[in-house]
Amino acid sequence: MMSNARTAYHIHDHERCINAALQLTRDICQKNKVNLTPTKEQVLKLIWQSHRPIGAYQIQDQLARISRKAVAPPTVYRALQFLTKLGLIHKIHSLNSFIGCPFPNSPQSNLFLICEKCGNVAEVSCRNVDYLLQETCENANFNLNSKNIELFGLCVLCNESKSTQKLAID
Amino acid sequence: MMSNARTAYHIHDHERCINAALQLTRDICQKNKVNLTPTKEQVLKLIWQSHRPIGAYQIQDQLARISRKAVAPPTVYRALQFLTKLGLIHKIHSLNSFIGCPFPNSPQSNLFLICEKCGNVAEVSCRNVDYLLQETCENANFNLNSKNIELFGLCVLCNESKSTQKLAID
DNA sequence: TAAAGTAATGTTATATAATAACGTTTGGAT
DNA sequence: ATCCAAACGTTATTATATAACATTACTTTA
Repeated sequence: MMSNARTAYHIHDHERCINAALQLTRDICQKNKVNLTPTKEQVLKLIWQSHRPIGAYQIQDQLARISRKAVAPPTVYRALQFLTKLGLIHKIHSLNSFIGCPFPNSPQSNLFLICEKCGNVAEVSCRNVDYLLQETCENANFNLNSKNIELFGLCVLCNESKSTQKLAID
Repeated sequence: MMSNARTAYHIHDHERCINAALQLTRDICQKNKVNLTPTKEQVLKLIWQSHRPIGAYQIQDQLARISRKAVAPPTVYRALQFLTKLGLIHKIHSLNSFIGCPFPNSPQSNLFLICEKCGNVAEVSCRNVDYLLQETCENANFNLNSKNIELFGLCVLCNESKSTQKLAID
């Protein structure tokens, strides 16, 4: 089972997350012989600025501020499509927003654990879940191709702060 | 395990689906002491006209045609919200559309099996999946509240027709 | 029955999310 | 130097969803 729940929901050196994502991204782009342009890399960085998913129009705003010029939606959506195709980011459909993938090379598909309080999202990749869903689909004679699994609840910190009245980190 | 995959993906007496849904809906509304108004019931019927999810603006169009007067989005969204709260319909987030729930009384949450070819969606409710996801979340110290599980693939019929070159039913 | 209250619906406007279509730039290949 | 193709820019439009407030219709109570 792969999971980034340990880091995503705790105080951590987030620079390492960003750097790891960038490195993986460069590798994957090279391997796929596609061109990671500055805009696309910047969009990836913006998405990776936290473990909370970010909307396309938030990205647009921030991209415009950083580049000091107007940015239109297609610019953003092109980058999003590019990154999505490579498995580097995921769209959280129920939130209309995007999150960086911590292990884009994983063969399994992923569960998203969405904290309803702090908004942080962890990704979990679990063979057993895959097997069981595969089996469940087979029982229904359904030929499974892909999954989008969004789970809502409270992360460790928010769950604790709920009971002890501590403040949630932001 | 509850599932409506048998009916949803096969030729069947769909009137029975509709009537069952209507009956359940009336019961549930009565039990919850809420008022199923004609508009809301009509929206439910429109959603249940097939096993394919339908978008809010499609509902708007059809509602306008049936009632022979203009219908604005809020009318539709109010009905959708009403029905959703009671668990009578679900939103398929990745498709921005809505589908009737075949077993709104089920305590489990549901998997949606979305056929990428014919567009029909079956709902499956499975204790084992629930347990495993619960367990997986516990491992990540995540306090699970609710789920949105959307699975994409090919239903029996479309899978067969793919290989035998038959036409998919519409 | 009139007045008041409340649930439902209507209306207008706007917010938010996503894409289509086409033009322009840019950086190699020939 | 010319051509080509990828990336990006630009404009417009489509699709999805909600906010805010007005109106209607039904109910219940004085």
